[in-house]
Amino acid sequence: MNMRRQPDATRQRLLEAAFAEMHRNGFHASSLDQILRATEVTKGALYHHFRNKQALGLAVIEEVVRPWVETRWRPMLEADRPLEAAIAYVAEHARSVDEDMLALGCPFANLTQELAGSDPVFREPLFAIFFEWKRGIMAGVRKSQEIGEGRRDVDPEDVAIFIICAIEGIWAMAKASRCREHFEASHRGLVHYLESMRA
Amino acid sequence: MNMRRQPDATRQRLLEAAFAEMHRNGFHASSLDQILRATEVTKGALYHHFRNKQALGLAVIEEVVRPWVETRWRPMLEADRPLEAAIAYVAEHARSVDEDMLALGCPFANLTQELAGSDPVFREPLFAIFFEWKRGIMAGVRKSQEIGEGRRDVDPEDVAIFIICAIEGIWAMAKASRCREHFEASHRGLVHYLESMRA
DNA sequence: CTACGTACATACTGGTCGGTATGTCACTTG
DNA sequence: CAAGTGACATACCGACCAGTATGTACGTAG
Repeated sequence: MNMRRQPDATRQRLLEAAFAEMHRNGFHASSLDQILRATEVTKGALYHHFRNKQALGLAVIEEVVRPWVETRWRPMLEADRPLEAAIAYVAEHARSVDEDMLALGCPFANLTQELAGSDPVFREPLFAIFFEWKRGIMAGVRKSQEIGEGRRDVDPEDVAIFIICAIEGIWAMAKASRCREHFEASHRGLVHYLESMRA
Repeated sequence: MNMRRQPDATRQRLLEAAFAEMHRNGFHASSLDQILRATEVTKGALYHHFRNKQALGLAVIEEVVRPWVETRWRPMLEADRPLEAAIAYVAEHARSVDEDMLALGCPFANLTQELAGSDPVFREPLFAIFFEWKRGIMAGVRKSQEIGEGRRDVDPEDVAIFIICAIEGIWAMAKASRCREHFEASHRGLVHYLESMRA
């Protein structure tokens, strides 16, 4: 019955289970007891690795959500033609998201919605994720403008912010409609917008 | 100390206080006791008017959130030139929202995010609000196409869904950045998109 | 004037949750 | 090999919360 002592592995298991719980139920509705049941870790172990529930939540945001978001936009930034890459990615994305994900929504959007509005402690790291994302897209927009792919009469920051809002809004509305056709329709709308960014 | 017996007024006060609480904290984090404290109504009265917390939440959605959403898009549908009206409205909207609202976010988006994903009982009325809204915008798009104001090579449904997603995403991201400049930038992005819909 | 249903008011319950106090055992270090 | 510390394990606590049981007073129909 006694797990070998593997502090890093234990911590990682807690992080992943907490992420799954928070993705499904949000932060406040996530129960530490449920996370402990899922991981077969005890409360003593949890409170050894994390000061309290908030610290666990922050660690999930920093160490799980942040990389998760970054892996989504990083490839586009590194593409030769960022705009075309983005258009292709969005078109593909509508189809590649599975039913579970469609029901659960974007982890970043969920946590932002729940926590960023009221709790400054959570807002800071969530804003950091947003800010990095924005910076990434802005760099992509500028690059596409420089290579003559994208039109030059738009402000890269406005475009970047709007794209992020659109993506997060698409995720959010998918929860209400829970309907693939709506999800794909909203992606077509975004593709349409991106195409209007061509030079 | 004894309030006159005004069942309709009592019910209405509960609805409004519950809406405020749910707007601030979400549904699950809203405490009935807190709502009772705010309204100076007792628990017996609350449970006289509403079967349980869920019924109160549903009533708030049906009787407060739904009209709130509808009053936002209805005027544009009835305008002579819906597209121009929408552009003007969005441009104005970025400035007219006050700090509190910016921090709290859109009530409809908040509740959708929290409840629609997991609870079918809540998803249905929330989806209904989304669906009516979509229908309204679609009618506006069609009208603008018919009068030669809007371009005809776009699917009204795709456009309507995308606009809603963009608006809800703008609200959601405002929580993370809590910064007027970002909020206005995202509105500029939406205006830009709407302008690309001109014939 | 009475009877009864609506509209409340008060006190309480069972359950869950985050957090803590305390104990134990493995493993390193001197 | 003894002492100390990191890594857990168990039992428990107080707070809070949705919901209920029970009681009461107003208002109106008959």
